[in-house]
Amino acid sequence: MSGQQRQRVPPGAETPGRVGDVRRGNLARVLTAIARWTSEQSPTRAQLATLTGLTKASVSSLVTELIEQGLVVEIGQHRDGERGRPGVGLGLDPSRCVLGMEVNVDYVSAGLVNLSGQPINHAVLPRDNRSSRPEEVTGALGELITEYRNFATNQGLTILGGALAIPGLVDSRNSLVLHAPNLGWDGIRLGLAGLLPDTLLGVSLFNEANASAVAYRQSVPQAPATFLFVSGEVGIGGAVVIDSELFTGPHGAAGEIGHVIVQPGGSPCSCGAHGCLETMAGQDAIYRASGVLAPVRNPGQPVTTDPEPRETIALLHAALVAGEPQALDAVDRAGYYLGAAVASSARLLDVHTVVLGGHFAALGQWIVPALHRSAADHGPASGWPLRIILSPLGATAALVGAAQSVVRDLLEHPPVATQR
Amino acid sequence: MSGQQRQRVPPGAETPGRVGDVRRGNLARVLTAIARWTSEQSPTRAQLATLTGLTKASVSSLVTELIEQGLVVEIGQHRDGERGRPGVGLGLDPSRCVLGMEVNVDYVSAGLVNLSGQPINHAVLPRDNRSSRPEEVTGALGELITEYRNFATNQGLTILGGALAIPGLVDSRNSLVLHAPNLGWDGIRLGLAGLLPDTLLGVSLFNEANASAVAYRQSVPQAPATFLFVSGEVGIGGAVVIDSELFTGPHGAAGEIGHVIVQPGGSPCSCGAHGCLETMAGQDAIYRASGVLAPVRNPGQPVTTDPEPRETIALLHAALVAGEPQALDAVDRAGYYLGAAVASSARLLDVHTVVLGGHFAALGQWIVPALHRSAADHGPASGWPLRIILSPLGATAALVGAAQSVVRDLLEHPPVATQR
DNA sequence: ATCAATTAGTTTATAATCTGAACTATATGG
DNA sequence: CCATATAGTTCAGATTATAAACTAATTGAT
Repeated sequence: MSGQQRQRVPPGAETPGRVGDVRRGNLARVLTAIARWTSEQSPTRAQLATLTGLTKASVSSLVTELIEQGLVVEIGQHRDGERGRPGVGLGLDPSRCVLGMEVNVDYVSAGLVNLSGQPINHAVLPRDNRSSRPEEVTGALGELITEYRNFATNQGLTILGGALAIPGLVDSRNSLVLHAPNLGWDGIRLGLAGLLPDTLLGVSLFNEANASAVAYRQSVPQAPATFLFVSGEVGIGGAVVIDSELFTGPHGAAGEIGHVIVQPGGSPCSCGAHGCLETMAGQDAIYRASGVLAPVRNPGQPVTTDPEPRETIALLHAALVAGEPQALDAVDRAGYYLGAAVASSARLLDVHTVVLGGHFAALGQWIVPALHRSAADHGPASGWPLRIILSPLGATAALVGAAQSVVRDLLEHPPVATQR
Repeated sequence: MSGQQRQRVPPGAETPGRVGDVRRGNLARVLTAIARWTSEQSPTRAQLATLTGLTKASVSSLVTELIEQGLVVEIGQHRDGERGRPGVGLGLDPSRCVLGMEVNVDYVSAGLVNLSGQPINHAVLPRDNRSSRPEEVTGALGELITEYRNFATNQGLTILGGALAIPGLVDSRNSLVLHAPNLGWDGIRLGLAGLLPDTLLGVSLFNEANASAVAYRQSVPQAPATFLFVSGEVGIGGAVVIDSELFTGPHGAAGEIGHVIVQPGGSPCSCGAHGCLETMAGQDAIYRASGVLAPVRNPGQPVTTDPEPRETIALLHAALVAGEPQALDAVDRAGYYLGAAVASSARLLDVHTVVLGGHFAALGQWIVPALHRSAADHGPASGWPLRIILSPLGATAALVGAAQSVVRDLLEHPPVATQR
């Protein structure tokens, strides 16, 4: 037998470059060019040709395929008052969307995001997930999903896939929650496949801080391309965006700024280390230092009942507005340590901008002065313009960002039709 | 006029995917497959076909081109005692090489590295570069280069390009030294192009810690693919390697672990910040704490003459061997703070292995216990197997690594012959 | 109204490059 | 000396981008 099939690929081998890969790459180029188009008028084939460097002929062929796949639609004629034949505007199909979801400590949320990354709608469902088993939570999600599927059907929308953000370490590939201390989930495989059956993309899992960072980058027009995102939730989450790309590290756990050491040999953190940022600037630390919660309980001490999470935030906020010195001091102190961790991280990662999200964004006006003071103390004397920005996005950031991640992945890796 | 040239590409546009790109990619695939081949026997075309997933026909064609380019050579026949026609072994052309160089505080060094990444020879020339102007140093380099060019001519070697490592921040693209405090160079364009005229690749510039990390990864067989490299030179340099790839950050300055804050509001660092790792574990800090150098001079105090750098190291080493408590304490303390910074960085970057180079490697047996203690104090309680390794490479690491970087870039982006 | 000028988009021949099958080359072992 | 086996080459076929020619649609001047 002298037949020569494609070789059986041994483990660790690479995928070869075939001629067809060029098309896949160019499909993605055209698609992302359409997605990133900023001007008012939607782009024409000719404009895409100049932008991508491909010829008009190639763009025509590629666009035809994208239209057949239902990713792109023609949007009427172009008229700029110029001479010549008017072009046909092209845009991402507005009827395709992705369902974003978030499970956090005290709520579950969901919403639809279209291929342009814009949220269509969303809802937040208060729910205490701290003591819930995963199946209960996915059950609650299931109800939300049914609502959104009905909405989609009514509006003529097609849901291509889903995305779930959770506050913890995840293994996206395998829908595995590695470690979510605030939900009490550890090494849990979520049954996500069943949540959105019969969709092209299935359901992907994301870390909450990463998803929020993506949402910031995609939703805020003046967002920088490179920044460190710090999210104050129950813990302190973080994410690193470099050139609009998430840096998730070799195992997907990069950006965990909450466990940067700000006091070697300091107080014990819930993670087991000592002197982590979280012990100085975490929600609990701020609450207790500000007198909103009782100080740390010792084993022997009688247990006092703490207020509900939502109320606690309101209490702290009220104290700050009232100018109570203990609260102001607590936040100032947290900001100073946060600044040290941020300075360390920013220099280590070579990043010049920090975006504060979650509760840190809410504490903005009180925490930012300390942050700036700290950044000045802990940054190089010259040539270090550390910018500190507050994220304007609220609690829906994570679900929107998770969905946007899925959309972006689809646009960068469009399904290839011509494949036997 | 209806002619249709390739469109003029507007700024910010992408390069399109042409059919020819596939070949470029596959040339690189075959080349790196040859380079990474580990077994005794050199690979044959057939083996490369199975490994890369390409067909024998494609591999034949690609190998022919690589041989024409002088990157690959045939190395006699294969005989494994098996049946069938014996294959022809393929290897990287052993007569091609790259000249690696390093300028450090108290020496200049150079050496040749072949396409397999193996050093052919090297030499270190003691020289105090602290007070030298760049032209003087490049002059001294020029003399070394002449020697190596003669050597290459005599041995029938072709020098394809050069690589220079320096202890400081560089802009590789533009041969620009942004900030090298220990050499006193700031914003200096080195005239590197003239150093190796008429070479295919010219001369590239690298950061010393990055280059040393590359050398570790390429030269030590059991080296992990992902690690944080910490280099104790006059300052504390660092580098991040993820999946065998340098992570240099958006501006090329990532990995600067020397300026991670280990004591918020601590003593001032030469960089202008307060509480940097360098102030606690830098060479100077260790020397002064161990009593080998006089304590920090205050402005009014009379200046005492400190010994030469080389002697100081010897003094410290002697004190440690003699078991002098002050020296042991100083190193232990430095190790503890180093451990805190390393723990922070490792968690932020999601890295599980740390490699110590430069003086830290030399202090190994005295500093590692404190490092382990500190890592235990500052890492999560479970599931965090931080490995600490000492680099066995000496002062030639940086020049070798710089050259290896250039070689690797050549192998991953081989020049395409069929281009009009 | 008509036509030149201009721009958008399509058609078609050509070139690059990988694949797959057939073929040649060279070894081992009975 | 021949069956078997493996290495490597040759060549037709499939994809896909390019370049040039062509068709389509619009503006503005005559």
